[in-house]
Amino acid sequence: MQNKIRVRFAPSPTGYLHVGGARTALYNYLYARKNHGTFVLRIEDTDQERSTEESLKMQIEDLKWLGLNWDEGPHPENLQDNGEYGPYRQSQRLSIYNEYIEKLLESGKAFYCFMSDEEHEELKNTAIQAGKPGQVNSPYRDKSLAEAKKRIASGEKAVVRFRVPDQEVIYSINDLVRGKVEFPSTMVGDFVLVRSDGMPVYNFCCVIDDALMKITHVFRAEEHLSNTLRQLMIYEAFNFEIPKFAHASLILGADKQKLSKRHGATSVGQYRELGYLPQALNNFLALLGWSSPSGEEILSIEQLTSEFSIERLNSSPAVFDETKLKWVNASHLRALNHADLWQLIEPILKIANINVPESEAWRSQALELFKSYMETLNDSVELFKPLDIQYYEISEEAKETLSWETTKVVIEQWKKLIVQKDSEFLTEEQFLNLQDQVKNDCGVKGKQLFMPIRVAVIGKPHGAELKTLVPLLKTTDLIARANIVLENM
RNA sequence: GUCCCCUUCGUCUAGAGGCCUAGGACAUGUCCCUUUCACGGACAAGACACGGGUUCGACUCCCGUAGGGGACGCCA
Repeated sequence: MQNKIRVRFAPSPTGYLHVGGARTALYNYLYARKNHGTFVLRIEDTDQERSTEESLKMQIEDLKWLGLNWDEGPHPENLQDNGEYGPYRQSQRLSIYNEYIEKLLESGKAFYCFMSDEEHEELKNTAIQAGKPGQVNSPYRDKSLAEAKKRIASGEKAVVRFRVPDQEVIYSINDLVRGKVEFPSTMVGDFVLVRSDGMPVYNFCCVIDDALMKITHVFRAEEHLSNTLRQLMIYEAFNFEIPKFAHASLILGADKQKLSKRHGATSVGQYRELGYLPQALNNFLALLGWSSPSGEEILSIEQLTSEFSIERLNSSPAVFDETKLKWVNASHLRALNHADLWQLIEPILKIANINVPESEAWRSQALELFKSYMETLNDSVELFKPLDIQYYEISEEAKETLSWETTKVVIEQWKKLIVQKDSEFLTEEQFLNLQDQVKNDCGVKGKQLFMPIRVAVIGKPHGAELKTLVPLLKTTDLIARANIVLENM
């Protein structure tokens, strides 16, 4: 049997979870599930300055919300390590890294470097001015290890750098998305492995961890493509088996620049707050760089899982189009059953302080009516608001309707006929009859008839069908609303 | 500047040398449904960046050019 497929998502807890990160996590998740592999969550928190516990928690919450459950990594509830290859937080793997650094130092593949930032800068500039690539090799690359250790023992600060090959060597990978990609070793200079404070950097930790955690496939974004060279050098230095790489295209803003905060909402949390469904966000993100063989665009996570394949990953960058996201979201929203949909909407209405009847039948009827108007969960606020009498108001667009000659009689008659009813709610049939009666009594039909009634019901001349809408409102409410309109005429 | 990646309708994409008069989806427009609006349905408009090869034949392969993006950190 082949080695079991193991993939990982390795976010850095330096902020919220980005939609780009979410897509990377999704691809990893889908590939693992599709192939019955293991999905590992690893926390890359070697940048102690910027990493925060709060970001970690936020990102974990976002991943949970998206349903991208991991098999190994920090436990989703208590964040304790869960799995055989821990610790899963790089900040807790220092002793492991030190062991490997020591090997590199001993074998001369890495060295202590005492160069100052200024010296480094100067070497870089002279190289560029000479028309050479701006990569520099350290003047300390051939100094003796014993001597360096002596200097450090006496209190001097040093970084550890990797000693890149003296001659140009071509490193190459067979990227699962891009095919063969070659990197000349001269693309990089002697790069830092360990900071002067003793904490190793991303490129090093990433390789050690992927190797030790037996990662077989690395799905990540294209911005990491050029990091791959440094990583290949480290893999080679330890004779580690190299995983398969799949560099997905970047997600861009409308201006074709890499998606960033100035493009608006870019975090998973923001979309959640905007009223998007996790299944919709997953669906939309999957389609940014991947397509279903069936050509279908609205797909559940189960469909995504069964249809996912690397071959259908696209190598060119994709613009994040919020309009399409809305459509995907609306489609998923409409596919929800009323009980589930209500559960999602209820807290939103509560926060907006909108009160509606408790009855399940009432709710189901209201959702049936409003579902086709909703693109996001938050749209429910504007939809349900008019049903709560305390928010009833006459809109600007109702002005024209109210200016018609016949409007007043229509509304007066409408009110009069409701007053005669003694039931709490009107049935659809009762409403239809009542509307007919208004038509006959006033001799008014068409727009002149139902627009005034609609204004008397929801304050606007446009909106959902009256015969479904009216039975959702108490007759006492209907009368109160009619009174408000009449007072305002 | 150097290196790497990318280039099909406005946007997401299909396309593995003849199935391409380039297909679908979002958005747009028109019409139908509807006593309004939304949903739904129909139709329309809309793209192979450019130039050279290779080939009987190129959206597909190769080379250039242009444009875009990424990397060149003691960030990831």
